[in-house]
Amino acid sequence: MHAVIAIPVSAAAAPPPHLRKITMGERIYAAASAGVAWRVRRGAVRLDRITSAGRSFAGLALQGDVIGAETLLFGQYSFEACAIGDCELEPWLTAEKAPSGESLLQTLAATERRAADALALRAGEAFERVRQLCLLLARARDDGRWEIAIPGLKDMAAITNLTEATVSRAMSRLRRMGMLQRQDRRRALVFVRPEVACAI
Amino acid sequence: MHAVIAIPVSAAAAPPPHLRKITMGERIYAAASAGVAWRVRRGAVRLDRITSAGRSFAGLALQGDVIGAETLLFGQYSFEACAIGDCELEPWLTAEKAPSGESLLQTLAATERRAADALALRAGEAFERVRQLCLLLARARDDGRWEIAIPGLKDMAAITNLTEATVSRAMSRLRRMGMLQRQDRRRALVFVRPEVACAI
DNA sequence: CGCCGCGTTGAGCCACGTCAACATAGGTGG
DNA sequence: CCACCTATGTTGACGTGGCTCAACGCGGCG
Repeated sequence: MHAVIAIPVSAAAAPPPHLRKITMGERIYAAASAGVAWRVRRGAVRLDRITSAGRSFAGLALQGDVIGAETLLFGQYSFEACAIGDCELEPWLTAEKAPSGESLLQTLAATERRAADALALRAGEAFERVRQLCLLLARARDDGRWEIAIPGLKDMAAITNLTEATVSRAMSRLRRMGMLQRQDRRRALVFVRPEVACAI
Repeated sequence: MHAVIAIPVSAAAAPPPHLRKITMGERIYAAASAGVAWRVRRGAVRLDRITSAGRSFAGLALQGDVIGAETLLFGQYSFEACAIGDCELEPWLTAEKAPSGESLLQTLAATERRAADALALRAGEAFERVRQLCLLLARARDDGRWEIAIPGLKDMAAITNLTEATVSRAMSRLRRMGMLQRQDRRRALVFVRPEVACAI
């Protein structure tokens, strides 16, 4: 697992690997660890978000896709990557980390995080999905409270992969529990009580 | 709904808008139409993939996220975008479409497509989800048949948000139906009969 | 050999989908 | 202003698809 021989830091950081072959089931990199970005030449990779609650599926990468691009920005991986099939990986954009692409890199990282959020909204119990969606849509106001503009039930149902009836029931329960306080009916602003909402 | 006054095409196409305010429920752009990329300054946006079977949720964009970046590459939007809340949009990367960012743009577009694929794997009936996952993992071989390296049930269950038992039942059914032919047991190569698989 | 991880299959049950009835708001036309 | 219509949200009753739990077969490994 660990390096057998002690290598000077400069030497260890210098030689970027040029091709990696991974066997099915093997972990490619761990979340929050350092490394380079990779392009998947062959195989399939599963990305997972690691939280205190455990790991949850956060993305899929197939042939041609790039994984770990966020490391070029943050210096560490946001997700964990595991090979779902035998893989060949090649380093991606190691040297020519063009400063003109900074904005694009940020956008790429944000897109992947948002995709992971959306995936998470389709796992777990119905009530929890709707609750998480509300928290995702909430914004802090000037007075310190949070508010959300509730979308239509159709949209919430499509996002969470539930039915409108189930979403409506979950919203009613959130209101009964005091997490949501209706401000005005229909496409209205609704308050989120932080002390309740923050107990994620 | 329609333009009240007829505007010359050159005039209509010339001035890139500098800020767009969208009201909840309004469509921002249609799939396969032309336009610019946008950054969401405020609000929430729902992305949908438009297929012959209808529209299906394909992504979420919140404050700070970029939508429609693929139009810089392909000249048209891949998804449809609708405002889930009142939005403010500003054009993104219209002028300085740096050629050095070409690779990054392609990666960004691919990432969004893959995220939409992953989301689709968590909607619909269990059997169909597993079937679509198999098709996604399948690769064409030299002899014209398709093959897939089946991941573990744990992985397939995590991706589709089903249980191992349900995935196993779906895989058995695929085998009984002749779509999959087991090549060798356990982490094995399995053949996909194209004539069956292509009847998506 | 015993053990463990993985896949498979059955039985029962429950969370959610389905269907329906109704309430309310908004829009439109008179 | 009201009458009417439609879209949307709410809630109840009921059925079911998939989860839970469990047993079992199989292969790999110490």
